[in-house]
Amino acid sequence: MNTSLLISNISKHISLNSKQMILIESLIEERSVKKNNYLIEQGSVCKYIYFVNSGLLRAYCLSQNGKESTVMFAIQDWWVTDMFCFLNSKPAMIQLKAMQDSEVLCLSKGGLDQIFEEIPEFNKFFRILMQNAYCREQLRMIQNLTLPAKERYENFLAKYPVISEKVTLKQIASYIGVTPEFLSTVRDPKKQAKSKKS
Amino acid sequence: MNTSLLISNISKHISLNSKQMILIESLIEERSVKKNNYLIEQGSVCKYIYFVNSGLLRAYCLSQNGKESTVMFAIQDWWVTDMFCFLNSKPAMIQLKAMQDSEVLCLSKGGLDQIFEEIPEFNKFFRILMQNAYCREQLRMIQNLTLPAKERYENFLAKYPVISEKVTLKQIASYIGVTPEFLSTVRDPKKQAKSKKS
DNA sequence: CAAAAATATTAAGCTATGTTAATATTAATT
DNA sequence: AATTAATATTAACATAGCTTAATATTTTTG
Repeated sequence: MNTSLLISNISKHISLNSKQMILIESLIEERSVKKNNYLIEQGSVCKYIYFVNSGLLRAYCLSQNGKESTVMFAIQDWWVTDMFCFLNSKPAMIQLKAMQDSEVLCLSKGGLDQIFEEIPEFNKFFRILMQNAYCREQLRMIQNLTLPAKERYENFLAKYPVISEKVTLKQIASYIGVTPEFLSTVRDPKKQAKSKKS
Repeated sequence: MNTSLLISNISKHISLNSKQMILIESLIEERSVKKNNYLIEQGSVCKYIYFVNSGLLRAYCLSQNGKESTVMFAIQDWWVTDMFCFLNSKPAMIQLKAMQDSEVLCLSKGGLDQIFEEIPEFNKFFRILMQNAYCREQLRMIQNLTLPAKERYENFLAKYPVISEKVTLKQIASYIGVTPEFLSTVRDPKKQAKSKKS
């Protein structure tokens, strides 16, 4: 099991001794997801939080009319789940789908609780993770309330350059909250130097 | 200094001994804000996180064109600040204004850091605070992306009944991201049984 | 490599929401 | 209580963004 990236991710904020690393590793499962397969499906209980070792995931909400709204993307070194439903063991509100073949590490709610109990400093790590997530989401909210679509798009490109070159325009549109047709008309054609490599 | 509400707020998630309580109290300042006065002003460094003992605060972002976007309201028992700027000691992106005469407890960044050091369990408390804030903001984001203004308004009334009866329609409009004129035309007139008491 | 599928572009017409401005109502101030 | 200021309502007109659909382009698949 490849936990080196995970350990270094955690070690950015707290220091772990080898016993603690071993505990964490014992509670984690490795999983591969093929492109277009799901890690979380709307309606089924959200049991895991995922750490991305490689690949690309997209979390999105599916409305009754079939419209998709992207909640977040996740690439290497990111944590992702339907946080509310994971923490409360509820049916997921989102789909989490692999956009490319991906490798993830899975941690269950019970596993996380056990880590909190046995490694109290992990609360600090998770606090920082949640602080960052909250601040990110709040900034996004402000921008959605104050900026027109074109600027939201440009901000997205500037903030997530790596993700931008891996996802489709349609998916960016659904993240910033407009239709792909509309985004296509407003974005500056000069900036379309996109040649996708997968 | 009235810290009873604060202590019970913290004690919902972690248990504090009296030494710890005294430490926290030593790092906190009490402050009264008169209606229409500011606790945070856009551009000046955001030094404190506030816990509301009484009253009503509103955090909002002011655009260059003078448009206001409400980031959050805060009533008794809530924590509020410009989280990103507070955590990073940056100039605030928001204004935090008292909508009624209010009593708050102020905790500086240095004070918070000291609490984290001396009461490691406080990381757990703050983790939970951040988890809740993140989940709330994410749900708001999803609703903004998927629901029309009228439903966003009704969800606001349902989710924040106490706040709803204390703030103006204009302020709710700026929270859900529409103009007050438009909200006025779309909301169901039956539901306007609002008789404000301050 | 060709065919099929997905994505992106373009355009016409439509709708939700914004703007401005005038009036009515409610709350704050003297 | 009267005056002033803020908020809410209403309406006419303007616009950002949506819908549908047709076409072009790129990517995926057999």
